[in-house]
Amino acid sequence: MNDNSHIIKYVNQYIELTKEEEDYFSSLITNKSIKKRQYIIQPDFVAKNRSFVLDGAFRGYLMCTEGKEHTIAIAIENWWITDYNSYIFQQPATLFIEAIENSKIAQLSYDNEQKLLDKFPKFEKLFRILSQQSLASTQRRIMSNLSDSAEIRYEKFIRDYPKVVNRLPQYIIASYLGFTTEYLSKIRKKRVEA
Amino acid sequence: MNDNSHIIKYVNQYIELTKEEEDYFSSLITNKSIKKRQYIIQPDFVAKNRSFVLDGAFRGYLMCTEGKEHTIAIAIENWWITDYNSYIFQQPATLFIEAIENSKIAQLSYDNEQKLLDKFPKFEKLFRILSQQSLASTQRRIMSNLSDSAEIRYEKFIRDYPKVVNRLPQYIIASYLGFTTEYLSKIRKKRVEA
DNA sequence: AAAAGAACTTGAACTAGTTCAAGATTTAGG
DNA sequence: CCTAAATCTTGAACTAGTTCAAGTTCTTTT
Repeated sequence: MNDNSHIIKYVNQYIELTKEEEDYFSSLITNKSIKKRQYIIQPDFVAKNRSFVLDGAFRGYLMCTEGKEHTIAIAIENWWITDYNSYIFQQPATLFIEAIENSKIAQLSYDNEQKLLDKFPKFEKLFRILSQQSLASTQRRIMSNLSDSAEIRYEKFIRDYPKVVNRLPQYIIASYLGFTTEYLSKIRKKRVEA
Repeated sequence: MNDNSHIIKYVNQYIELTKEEEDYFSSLITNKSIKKRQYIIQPDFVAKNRSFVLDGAFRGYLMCTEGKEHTIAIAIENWWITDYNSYIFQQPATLFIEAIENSKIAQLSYDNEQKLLDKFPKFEKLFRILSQQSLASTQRRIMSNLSDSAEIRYEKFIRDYPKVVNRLPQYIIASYLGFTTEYLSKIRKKRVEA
């Protein structure tokens, strides 16, 4: 049965909801189970949803012309994930968004989000805060990419996301940090030796 | 006299304001003239304001330990600029934000923003939309940084910001794109020859 | 219009990180 | 428990982009 108490509790950290608001929000949410390696968003299709991870892990990646994968976003429990360029402007996606583990998500569709915002403008605040926080962390990521060496970016990643490091295969971490899996292998070897 | 019609018109593109809302918003905005090379935000001080560029150009940059500058953000007319990590969480800044030209800005302080949002929650929507759009473009920037060569990043920059290219000194463009001014010089030479 | 300061260019030597290829290890599924 | 698939490792050759240093050009100020 779909009891949305987990995501409702999460939302209540940002805005206090009345019972009516909770119920309406709940009615707009769709719960899904996603198997490992399954995609929830693919290039050329419009990202219809933003997804809140209840359990499991996802990544968003770009497949470049030479066939290399570049991980743009990762998400574990209590993170949202989507192709924002696609979702916000309702244009075709460029990212693949793939489950890295068997996962459970709560999805909010673009149309339902509009309904929600129209009916209860209080939710504007939720999405304002969420996107401001994402913006701040994305800006920190750009800073690190521009000014830190591969080794330091990896150190910071371990420090900032200790829970994520051991759950993700290393080729995903490497492609998130902007270098190759071979190079990360060398960095790790060096760390162990030191 | 401070006539805020320009920024008010800008805001009205996103949310329709009543006269009362316009006046209140207007009362919370401070207009300033900033000379070229003057700073509006410096590391270790909390970013008290977000600034809307009425006229001129700014950049936000990081000074790394080896003394190199990394441009994180640029802004011309009708763009907002601040150190978001500092502003949103009201913690010490890490960026310098510097006027690249003699400029005019309209500033909204963090405290005034809270007042504004409390009194007229309609403004939640404005800041939600603005930060979502910034988030989308920041995500595009990360994609390009991870998957494109220096040359292609420069081509895309020219294509996406044609008005900016000729206004900024090339060392700023290079540091925004993540390479050296010497290398950009070589890229430009190659383009002219081709 | 001279002088000083910013910004840009050029080339040669260098290095952080890539590429490729082959083997070793771990994980998942039936 | 066995097999196939996925992931990780290692080393040698390579390259995109850096560094440094010196000279040139453009801008600003007086």
